[in-house]
Amino acid sequence: MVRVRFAPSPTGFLHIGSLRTALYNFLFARKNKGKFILRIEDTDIKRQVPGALENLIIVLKKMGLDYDEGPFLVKLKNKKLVIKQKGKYGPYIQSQRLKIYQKFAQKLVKNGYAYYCFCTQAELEKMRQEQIAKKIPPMYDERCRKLSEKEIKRKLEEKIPYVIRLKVPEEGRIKFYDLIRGEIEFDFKNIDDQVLLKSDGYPTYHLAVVVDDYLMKITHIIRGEEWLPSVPKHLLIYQALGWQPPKFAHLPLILNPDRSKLSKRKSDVAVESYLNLGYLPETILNFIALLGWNPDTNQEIFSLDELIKEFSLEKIQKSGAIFNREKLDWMNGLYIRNKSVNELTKLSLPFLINAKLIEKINRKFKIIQTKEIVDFNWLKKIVSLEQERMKKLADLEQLADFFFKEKLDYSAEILIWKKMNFPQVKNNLKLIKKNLLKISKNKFKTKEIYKTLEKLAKEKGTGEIFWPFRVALSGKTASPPPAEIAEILGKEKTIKRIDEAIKLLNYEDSKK
RNA sequence: GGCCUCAUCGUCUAGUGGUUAGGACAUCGCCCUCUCACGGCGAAAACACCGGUUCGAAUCCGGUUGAGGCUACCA
Repeated sequence: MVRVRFAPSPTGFLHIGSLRTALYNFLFARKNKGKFILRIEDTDIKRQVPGALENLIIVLKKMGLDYDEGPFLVKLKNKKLVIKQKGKYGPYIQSQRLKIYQKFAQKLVKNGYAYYCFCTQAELEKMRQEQIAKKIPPMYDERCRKLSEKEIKRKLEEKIPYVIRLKVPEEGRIKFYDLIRGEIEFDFKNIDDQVLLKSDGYPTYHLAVVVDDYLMKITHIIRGEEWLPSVPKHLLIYQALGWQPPKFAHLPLILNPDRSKLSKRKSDVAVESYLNLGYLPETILNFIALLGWNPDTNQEIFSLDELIKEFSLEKIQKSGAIFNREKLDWMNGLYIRNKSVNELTKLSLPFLINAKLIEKINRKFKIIQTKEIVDFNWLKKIVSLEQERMKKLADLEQLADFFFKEKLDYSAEILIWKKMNFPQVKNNLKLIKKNLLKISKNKFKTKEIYKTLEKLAKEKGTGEIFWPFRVALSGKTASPPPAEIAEILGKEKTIKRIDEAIKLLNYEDSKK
């Protein structure tokens, strides 16, 4: 039975790279009808961030990566969120497992695979500086490894703070097989006597990960390539404890545009911020799945179910992949276009509200600037019009703000079509107005409007009519077709905006 | 510096000894068109380098170069 885990540290927001690791673990588990486990590696007290764990769980849920074991959130009657845990191998939060790690650390010491180290941080730092100055690789010089039983006993009795270090063999080599990279070999002489248990009683990653993966019966460790160099240490611990190690698969890194490891400094790495911009969860999953994996076909669009069906570790790439925002935008646009207008409108609502364009009032919506009350269907028309133009949900604000504005703010210049002049444009706007006025209010629909103006356009020229009309309605040089905007705006507001455009032209003319 | 990993268009990738080196994003051009977008058609664009092995190498081997990761009482 396949059992895999996603084991993040809750040090802030869920990182795009972590999300991909989670995804691959999830896919591998589901593909093989195994279990997917969430384990929290919070063994560094200094990096604790309040609320980070809750946030992590929420984002994972939004992304649809369900796990079979691990911590989850429960909403109490008083609406407070509490963390509970499911699964029989728990607790799944490492800070709640301290005694377990301490027990195994002591066992390693007792059996001669690890030792007490009483060096202070200052001593270690000094040693490191000297080594760097001498241009020798900075490594622990193992001075405490040579301590006599008596000395150790004395220091322990004196309550001198200590750490427990792994006793790495002086010589020899260690070989292991990685499912993605094949055989990898390390020389013990390059491996440091790693600290396993810190002086505060917390384990380091290296101890905790081995103990938990064993105790939680993990069969495959799928994690980032940055862990590759620490595999020998882990193997040594497995050996010392007499445990069978799981299989390893080290994923290629996701990279900044400059090819360094994807980082907060150089890129937007928080999954949440992509969600907040209106990238759809299915886009994000699809996109990062393809960052380092592909199924040998030209298919690029995958539902989560399709990903599960197609996924295999063998098809994972060995080299890192740059996180390419442009392709993400394209893919998100594609997903947006494939949504039903109804669903897309629902998804867009929070963005319109957040942009302070509308607010929700009971089952209807109030346009904040004009104080008009509109319904869902009216918003749906707007979304439908902008759907093919949206790359992400947050784009709607820029794209469609003119529907919600009391007064448009644009320069008269943009009303001008090609080589026309102000009087000509003004004249055409007057003609447009005159013709639109003939349409009755209840017939003021796209088709009718278009038909009416088409006649005018035949006489005056298409661009000469539709361009100024469109700009008058939208205040933009780029927008959807004007007849459709006019229908949504309604006859009254359409005429008003034409009047305002004429006024604007008059004003500009008078300045000259 | 040491150790480890990696190397096909700008980017993501297909390719596992014989291909006009394929696709997608981005770019550019054309069509559609009042604009933008969508859509359609097309163009430009890559096997890092040097040696082997082989009748034949993007593909196998070695080296060089380059890039990245790790080198903490962080994960």
